Amino acid sequence: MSKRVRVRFAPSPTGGLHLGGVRTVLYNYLFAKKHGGDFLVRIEDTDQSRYVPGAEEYIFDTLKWCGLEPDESVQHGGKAGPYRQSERKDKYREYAEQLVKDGYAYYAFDTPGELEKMRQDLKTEHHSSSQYDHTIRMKMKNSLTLAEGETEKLLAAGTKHVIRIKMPEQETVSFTDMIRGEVSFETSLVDDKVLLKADGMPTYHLAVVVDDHLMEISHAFRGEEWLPSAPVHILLWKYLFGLENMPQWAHFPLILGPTGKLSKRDGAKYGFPVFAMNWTDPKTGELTEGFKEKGFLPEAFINLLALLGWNDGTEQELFSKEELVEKFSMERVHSAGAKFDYEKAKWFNHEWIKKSGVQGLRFEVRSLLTKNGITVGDDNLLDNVIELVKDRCTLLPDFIQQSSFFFKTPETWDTESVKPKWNQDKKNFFVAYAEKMQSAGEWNVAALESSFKELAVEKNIKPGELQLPLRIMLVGGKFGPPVFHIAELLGKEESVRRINLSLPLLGI
RNA sequence: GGCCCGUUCGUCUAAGGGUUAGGACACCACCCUUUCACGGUGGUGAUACGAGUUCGAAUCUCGUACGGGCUACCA
Repeated sequence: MSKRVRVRFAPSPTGGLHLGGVRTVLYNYLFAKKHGGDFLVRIEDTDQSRYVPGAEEYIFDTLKWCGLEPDESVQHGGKAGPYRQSERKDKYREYAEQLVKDGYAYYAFDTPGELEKMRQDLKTEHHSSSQYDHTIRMKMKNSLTLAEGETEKLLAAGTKHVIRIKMPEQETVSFTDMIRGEVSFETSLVDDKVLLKADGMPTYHLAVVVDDHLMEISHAFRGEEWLPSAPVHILLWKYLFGLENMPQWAHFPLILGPTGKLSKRDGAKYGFPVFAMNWTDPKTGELTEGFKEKGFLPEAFINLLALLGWNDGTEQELFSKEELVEKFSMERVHSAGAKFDYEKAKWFNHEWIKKSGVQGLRFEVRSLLTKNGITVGDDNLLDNVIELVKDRCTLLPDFIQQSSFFFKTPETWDTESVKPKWNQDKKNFFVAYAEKMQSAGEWNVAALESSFKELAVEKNIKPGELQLPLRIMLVGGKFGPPVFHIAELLGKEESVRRINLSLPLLGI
């Protein structure tokens, strides 16, 4: 069994991609790369009523931002296409009919109204299940119950119908999940799932099996929410292509919000993003914020996602994509769901900002500042500023407050922080210090600091009491890196100018 | 309700029969710093419960409780 590793991410384009989705992509990608295999993306758009314009493009934009590009997809091409199920529509019917022919499925002509009635009746009977299963299928209108020749007649007349799988009455279906080990189900408890819908499109159950076969998928990974329908897929593999050709399965643990499976609502309610990037619902115009726009680095995003349900067994927590590819293993993926913790997510981002070199941050910081009306100029100053302030930035937008004042003279000064302790002596000090700066030969942190302290001693004022006023004059507020570092980068002219500009505002 | 999956500090997790049950986030204290952070040191804090197997169980088995998922002509 040395089949080439081929895995797939199979989203349905119905909206933004959330944390769980991206993590599924990530684990697929890591597994494929680790084993030198292929990672494909297949668009599962068999439900036309749920089609959302822009959603497919959004998925690819997200993968690109994350650096998890597929080897084969609608956008990347490949030999196993088309990669959009709606374009593969004609492939599915023959498999469904083959199943009918072999006695593993049947035609069903029940109308939605009849199904509804069946469910109502069963409910009032206070039976446990309201499923279309072996206990009731002989009471419904299908090719199992119709008189000889009746089915053919209906079919020939073009009657709306679906094809349902005929679940065995007494069988135990089991398979080995790479994460959970052996999992088994009693077929008598599973309903006769629809395989082919009345509109001729396959349901997920048929499509996933047929396409995984046609695309030669070796390992099928998906979220835990699919576990209950696995027996249907196992049976389909057995009937159609043989169990020996079936991919190996792994069902990933769910990513949980404060209450249950993480949802878009959780994000809005608790104030953290759940989508990878901003998503605007084309129908309602509602915007859901993304990690990207919130100020996360893709490296951090991937890192935090990888650790939500997996670890390498050591105490290492910071991994680059390359390290993840090297160290990832399905055996170390957890079976229990993981609750998402936004505080920890921010910690990852902070670590990655600190870890990142200036060149990796330059573009983002520049565009952020520009967007906020700051003219940045050449890379030289920008690079120095980034190097100086990045340790105090958790999210990218933190760079705005931490560095705007390097490029733009403050418009307002927080004089209230200084005024209560302000006096004539201090004012004299700054007049003198500005003059001293003006004539300074050396312009660096050490020189600035020592001349500041010397002058303070000379004027008999504690240097500590003068630092906050200096900061306010240069920065405008109580923030930013150490003052002398600020003055150094600001340069002589600008530093002196800001002192002279703000000094009168303090009065006396 | 039925079926399936799961259960170690508040959160993410390590420890696959023998450890004072380790680390990280968050929190608290102290140090550094008379901006705010970063950083450093220390601290609070967990094996859901009950049986069993075993000389020995967080680790294996069973039961209970709790949590989650699924139960559509949606994926």
